[in-house]
Amino acid sequence: MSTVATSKPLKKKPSGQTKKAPQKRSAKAQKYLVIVESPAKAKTIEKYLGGQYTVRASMGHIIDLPKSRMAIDVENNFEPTFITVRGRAKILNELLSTAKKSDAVLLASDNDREGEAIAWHLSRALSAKNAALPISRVSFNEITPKAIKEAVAAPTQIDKAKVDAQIARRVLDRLVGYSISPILWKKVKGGLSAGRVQSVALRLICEREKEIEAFTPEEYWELFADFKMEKAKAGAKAAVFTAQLALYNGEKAHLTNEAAVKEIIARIENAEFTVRDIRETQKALRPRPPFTTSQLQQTAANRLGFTSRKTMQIAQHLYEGVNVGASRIGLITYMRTDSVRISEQALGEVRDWLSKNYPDDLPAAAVHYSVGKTAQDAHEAIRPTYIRYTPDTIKDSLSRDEYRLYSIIWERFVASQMNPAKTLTLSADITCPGAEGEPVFRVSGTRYLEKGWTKVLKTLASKEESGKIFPPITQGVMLKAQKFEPEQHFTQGPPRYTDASIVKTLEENGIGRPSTYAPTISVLLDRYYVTRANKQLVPTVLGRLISDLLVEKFGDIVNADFTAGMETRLDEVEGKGRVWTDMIREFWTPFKKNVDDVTQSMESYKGRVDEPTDEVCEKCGKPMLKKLGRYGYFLACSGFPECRNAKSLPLAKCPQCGGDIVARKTKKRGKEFYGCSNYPACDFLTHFKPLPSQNCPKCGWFLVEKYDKRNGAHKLCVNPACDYLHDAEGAEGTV
DNA sequence: CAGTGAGCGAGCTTCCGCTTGACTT
Repeated sequence: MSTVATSKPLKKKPSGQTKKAPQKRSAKAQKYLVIVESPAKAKTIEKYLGGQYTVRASMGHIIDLPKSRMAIDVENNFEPTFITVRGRAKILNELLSTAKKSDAVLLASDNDREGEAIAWHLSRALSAKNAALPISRVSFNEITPKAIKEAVAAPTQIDKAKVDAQIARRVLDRLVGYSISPILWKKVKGGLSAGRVQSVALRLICEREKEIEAFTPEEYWELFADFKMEKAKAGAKAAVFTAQLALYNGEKAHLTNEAAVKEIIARIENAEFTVRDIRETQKALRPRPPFTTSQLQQTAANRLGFTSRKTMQIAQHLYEGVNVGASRIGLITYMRTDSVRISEQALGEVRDWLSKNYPDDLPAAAVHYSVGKTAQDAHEAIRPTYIRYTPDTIKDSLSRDEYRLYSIIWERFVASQMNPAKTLTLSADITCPGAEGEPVFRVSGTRYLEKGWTKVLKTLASKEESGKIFPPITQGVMLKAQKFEPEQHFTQGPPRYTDASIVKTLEENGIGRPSTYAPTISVLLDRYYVTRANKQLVPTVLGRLISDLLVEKFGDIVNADFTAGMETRLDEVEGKGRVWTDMIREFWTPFKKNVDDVTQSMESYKGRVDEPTDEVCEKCGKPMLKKLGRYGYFLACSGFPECRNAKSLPLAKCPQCGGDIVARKTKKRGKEFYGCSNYPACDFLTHFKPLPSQNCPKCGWFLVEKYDKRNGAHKLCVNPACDYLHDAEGAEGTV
């Protein structure tokens, strides 16, 4: 494998001119090298442009700041040192040698800030080798033959102001990250990190945890009543339905204890009820816009239980191409985008498809969704590339997860171009005229008048949308309460963040980009700042320490407003002639002083994240500490370094030999499992995570936590031969 | 789907944002 995009032998050589030397300009067609970012894109564009054009991919940034040092000369007007990124020299050299064989180069990296910088770096590298080579910039926001041909016909120059804005962004992030992280190494622990994006994400998660801890649940009750119509119409079945107490004493019912509920029941137990008024409301439900990256990750997390990382991996696969029958087809457009824009060509195709399949639900004109104000809009929304590949027609070519992800992308896009749905909601008040406090019960039902866009939903169809049925009652009908059903509840604290909600919050605050949402979550997990439990992001002791510390010392940076301020200044650099180094200096001067002050004055937190345990060292009798090492948490003797005893955290007792059950990772995929510490003498093993000190009342083996979509998190006996909580009962044993 | 298995600590790390493969057991 030596070339970037020509490794497939299938590709046909365009006939004629490719081998000829570029000497004779006049008669011969010019040969162009077009450079884009993604290899999949390169393939498509080469197909659209034909033989004069060779299209290659840069695979993102190939020139950047070195990883190993700051590389910004703060004394010398913040001069950055750019190098060829480690491992990317091969790509650059191939681009250089292809350029040599071309008459001109068209830089077609993405039409956004980062893309402009990629073009600029490439242009400098290419000119350094061949100053005479004509280089220009082309940009397009959608990969359609028309858009590509138009772009290539109208080349422009690199926008240096835009490049400056990117350099400012890059330098700022480097200064922040590489100044604060070393403070953490010095004062807390090696290998830690801080940054403009990750530290805000961590702060959000930690502050939410504090809210949860500060929350005191309050008791409240709901009262339901089963009503029966006293006189059903002749022949009709007497309908029984349930309504909920809505008003009491003329106000929204607010019952805080059982006594209050019983009091009401006593007053109305044998009373006559009547249907007072029935209200009708019609609502139009608009379809949602097609997916952006953030929306895709949120929906895939909520509907399919995917992590952001998993969503992106699968989406990448769908984008790069899947074997459908004999050919390889890129099934979706590019998956990293902040825009809901759709190419006219795709709108035409989907409207054509709808006119054949759902002619009644096709609006008179295509629907255009408004693109977010902060969106850089370099790519279209995420949509299927070919509407005719409905999820069902290609199901056999996809894995289960690919099929499900493709389904939600296809459904969301097609629905977005259909008519609104219309619903009718009926709501009735049921009163008890004589009773003290005049309790009012309410029942409602919703049904579709027109199903509109909901017709194409299968994977995305929601239960609520199927509607609740309104009972066959009319105004003035007399009712009898058959049964009262009070329900006790407690108010819930705010929920922990999940992949879906943290990505949503980051995006709403303009923090991070489509390409970084998933990696940001991963970095918090990698640093052991956060763990994932039942899809929730839970901060660790270490994470909370770091967050508190950063908020205290660098509160003006670990803050959503910091990024917002940065963006306005970058806009000034890009559009109002502001000099990027001035912007950076304004930030750096006070920041650097603070960094020095904190480095000077801050106390050390070393060892403070080691948690005491009840375990006793079997070698020297001292207590053991829970420490964080390179491979995660472990137990170490508090007598270190005199006593060097260390072992894995015991999670349970081995039911086979009485040894410790410890977490292990598979060599191949790093997947966690739980085995006996006496391996290989004892080969006990399970995939389910042991619950802390909980044993099965039936067989004495330990209990584990299992997560599945239907039941959520629930406990289970680890013994496969034991039936404790293995059936339906288990679903109720919420962990 | 099947089958899964080490050593760790005071070790030199880290940022954000573009983009895809991957030294070998």
